[in-house]
Amino acid sequence: MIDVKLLRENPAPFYESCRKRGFGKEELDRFFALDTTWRENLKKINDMKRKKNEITQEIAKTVKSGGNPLQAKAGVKIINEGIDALERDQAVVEKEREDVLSLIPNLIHQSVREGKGDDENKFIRFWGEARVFGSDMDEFKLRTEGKGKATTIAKKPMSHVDLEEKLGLVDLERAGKIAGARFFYIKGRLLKLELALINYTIDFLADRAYVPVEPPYMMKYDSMARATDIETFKESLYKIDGEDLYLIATSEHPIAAMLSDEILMPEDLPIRFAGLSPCFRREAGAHGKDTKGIFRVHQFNKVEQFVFCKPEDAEDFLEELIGNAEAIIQSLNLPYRVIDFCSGELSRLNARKYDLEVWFPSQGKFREVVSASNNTDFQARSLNIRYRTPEGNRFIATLNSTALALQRILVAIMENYQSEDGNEIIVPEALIPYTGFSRISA
RNA sequence: GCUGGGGUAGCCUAGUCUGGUAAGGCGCAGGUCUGGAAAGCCUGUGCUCUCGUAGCUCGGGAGUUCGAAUCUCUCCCCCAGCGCCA
Repeated sequence: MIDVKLLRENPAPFYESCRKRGFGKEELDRFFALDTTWRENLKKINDMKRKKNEITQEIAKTVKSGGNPLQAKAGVKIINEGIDALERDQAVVEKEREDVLSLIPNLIHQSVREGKGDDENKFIRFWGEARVFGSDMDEFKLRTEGKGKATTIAKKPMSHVDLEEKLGLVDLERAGKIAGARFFYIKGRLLKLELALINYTIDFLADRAYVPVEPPYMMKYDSMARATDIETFKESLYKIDGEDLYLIATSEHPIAAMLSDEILMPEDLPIRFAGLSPCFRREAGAHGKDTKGIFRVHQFNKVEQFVFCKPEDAEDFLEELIGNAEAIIQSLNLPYRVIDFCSGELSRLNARKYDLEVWFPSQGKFREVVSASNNTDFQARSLNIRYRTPEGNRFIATLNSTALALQRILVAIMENYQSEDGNEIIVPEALIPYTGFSRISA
């Protein structure tokens, strides 16, 4: 939620921010109209309540001194009727006002480039050495602005779908039989590799003061709505039948909501978490995209970084988060690029967002494996998470970033680490202490 | 799931039976004092706004009443015991 007081005092930046996002100014105009009505009604209601409180006090005195306040009681009843009527109006106005308010996106960070589509995202840097098939070289150069390092390969590696089938590591067909499309069984050493990745990443973050946490996998509507963007929420979540519970789409949400309605001590900040959980997503808008394999699925595991900090430290922590994610991907020796999202591509909560995209040689593309967001105090305001300062309680800032999206990284490893003949997968060196083996073959 | 006990401000606690508009302590901030500090003393310390002799606030919501922390209903959560259980 945005800061209503700030919006009233200084609307220009909000109009500017909405314009850059491609978000209509009508919503802002509508908010101001509703807000004015709402405040006028509030004043009327408060005035009537004050009158009522005064009379009620007098009744108390009259009763104490043995009198009979019949007339005063009748007066209060009339005022109550007036209050009821106004409050009924106000409830309608208030609901509409809040609905509009919830649609207004966060103020974007001033460094964010103005743009519409993903072509306008800002390329930041490339790391590693990619294996690029000849005809994919143009795409590679375009996406790295000529700064990417690559070796040309004569033959594309097998797609992860073919490879995992050949090596018996994933059973998609039977998962389809019992659960439908976009589900999987992961088997054998591929599961061991996943567990190794989890342990490796949790250790990595724990060493950097991130507290490992496994959150609830389900949340109540209210907490979910406060932790996320209500619009995305409807499309992407699974609901438990007959219960007020939704399966989480990322551990970001239960971790963010963990401190809701709390007031933190400044000396406790920053608070860092490394969350581990499965993520459940309906992928409703993704028909036809990545239909095979385990790249885009309804259920996947993820290690997530989450930070609660003072608003003035938020940008530094965004760098810390993307830095951690890069260090992890670098230690796996996967070539990647980092992009800084343009204004039109940010979610409603984001002030700023980086993505980290790994090169997938069989797809001939960079694909997202990490998303690091600075939500400033927007998410914390909806969740009512504050910290104490001598000048009063202030909303904190929240940031989140993927540390490791397990299924996608398994795909990235399968594509970047398969032997030339496609008969085995080499285990990245950093993981061998965790797997206890160095190769996966049929 | 059952029975009982609970949920009051950043924290701790009184008030609930018997309805009259949240008392006190700790912590924190400011003041006083001091060479400086501690202690003591004074003031402030839930939220909102149009800053008032204002409105709201006792886990959430609804109800009864002129008036609800207090009575009624309902939901959520915590603790203890019992039951069930990987």
